[in-house]
Amino acid sequence: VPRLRRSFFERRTQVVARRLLGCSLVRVLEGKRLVGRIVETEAYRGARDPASHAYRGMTSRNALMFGKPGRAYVYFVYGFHNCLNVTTEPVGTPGAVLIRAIEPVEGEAEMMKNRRVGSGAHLTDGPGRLTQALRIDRGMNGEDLVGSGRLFIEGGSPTAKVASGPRVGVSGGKRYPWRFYLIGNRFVSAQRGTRPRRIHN
DNA sequence: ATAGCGATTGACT
DNA sequence: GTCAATCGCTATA
Repeated sequence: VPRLRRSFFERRTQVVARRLLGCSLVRVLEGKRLVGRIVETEAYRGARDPASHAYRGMTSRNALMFGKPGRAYVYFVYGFHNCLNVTTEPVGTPGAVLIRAIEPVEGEAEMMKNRRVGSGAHLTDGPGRLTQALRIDRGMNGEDLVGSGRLFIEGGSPTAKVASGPRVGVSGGKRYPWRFYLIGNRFVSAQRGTRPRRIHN
């Protein structure tokens, strides 16, 4: 399966978020492939999106969101967790897609070692959990997924039913239905009160 | 220089 | 269901 190219990411952020569902996130660690199917994403945009890191313009942290599409934007939250984003939109237009959950496809045993949990949904059903399972941290901030040998994304399996709804854990921008997930997939992060606002395909 | 708080998680009642 | 953990970014002074 071919890797996603720059043009895939150089589009409207919501489109990229939707189209990433079903694609394979690949992490190469010590020669081994750890692979997860992307089952939940969220789109974050620019000056019009109060939930976005880019809402108040460029800063040292969010500068990658304004740059080339198809790079990893990894940030650290709550003093504990790393979150993996993929940058989107043409250069100069801020945007990124947060990968919120994956379904293990390859290297599940390695993921369990990295997380020190057994197999089961909690292995990779949240943004902080999947980065731990794949050993992704701020050291990979800026990694170019189009050319990297250790982190990239491959094209998708057929898309199941998709829902979208409000993003999780944000205080502003609640009215935007920019969270996308595969309906019924057990690796989608469970969140109280989140109901699908739209059903696609 | 420093207060405030976050795109979360895991432990515990 | 509630809550503490813990660090660095951002804003304000």
